[in-house]
Amino acid sequence: MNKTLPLTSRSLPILLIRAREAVMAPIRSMLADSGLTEQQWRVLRVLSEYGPQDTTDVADRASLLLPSLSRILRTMTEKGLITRQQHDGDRRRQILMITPAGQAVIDENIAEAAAIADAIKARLGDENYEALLDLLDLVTAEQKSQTSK
Amino acid sequence: MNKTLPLTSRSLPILLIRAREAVMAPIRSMLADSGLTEQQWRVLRVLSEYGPQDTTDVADRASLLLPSLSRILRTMTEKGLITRQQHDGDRRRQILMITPAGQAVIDENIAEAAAIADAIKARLGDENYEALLDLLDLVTAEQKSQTSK
DNA sequence: CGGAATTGCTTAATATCGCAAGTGATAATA
DNA sequence: TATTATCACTTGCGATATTAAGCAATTCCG
Repeated sequence: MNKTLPLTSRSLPILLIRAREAVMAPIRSMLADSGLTEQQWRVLRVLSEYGPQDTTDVADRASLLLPSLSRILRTMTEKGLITRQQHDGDRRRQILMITPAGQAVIDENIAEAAAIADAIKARLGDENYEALLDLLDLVTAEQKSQTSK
Repeated sequence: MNKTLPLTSRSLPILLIRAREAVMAPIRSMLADSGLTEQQWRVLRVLSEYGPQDTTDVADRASLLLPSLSRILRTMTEKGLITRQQHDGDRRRQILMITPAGQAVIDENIAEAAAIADAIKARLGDENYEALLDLLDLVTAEQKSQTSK
């Protein structure tokens, strides 16, 4: 009954922040050379991986809130990284697609990005790495099923 | 030699974001009732857990960058949640400490916060939960040792 | 001792986050 | 078919993130 919080050193939210920070540091420094933010990079990757899709799909896949994404897309459109089209049947919706310039940015960074990912994987060990991904999925999935009414 | 990126659905940075988002949602809604942001909550917890300490220590322990923390502290001082004192020997430094009002905010929320943490732990299972914390530590530690030259 | 780093923190600038509200368009339904 | 939801964004706002400067206090060293 006497509730106590876990020490901050064993707090899941804090450890998630730290891990993310650690993982992103080299990626951010890579992207800085291309003038990209990590969010813009995520949008490019999602568009490249899943092809043309609407804003809501991109938001889900890149884990961005629609209001944030809305502004990010404006910037990326100005930079010529993506294009937007009205959806045929539904004028509320717009279809996003990556431009050749956008794909070029991915191509420029893909080798280094893959190397960074491999390095982390190597440091953790393949088993640990996969286990971590699965556990993170589990956290998200469980939480989702609770939230989704 | 032909480098490819992992699918975004198996990308560590993206899964970290999603997990964090899932874990924080209920915590944020709890804190909103007390008029706190999650960062302010982290600062309070660190001050409560480690006692009076300087700004840099708080930044490290709460995983906040100094520029961000600088503003957060100003707000928290205005709210009466913390106090600041000049360090005795080093006038560049200031010592932060939690006020009774700040501690009261922690006390008000501690039960619910612990319950939220327990719920996540229960959903994952104790073993998975501990394994996840350990793996996250590993990510951070390994990355640190790489960065710390 | 005294100028050159370094340290501890703040300010500035730009971008994103998270919530709430607004807008136009489409779907649902009485 | 005239509402009444919903949906797909977009805008506004307050707060934080990240990088780069700036400043004052300390420490290093020649």
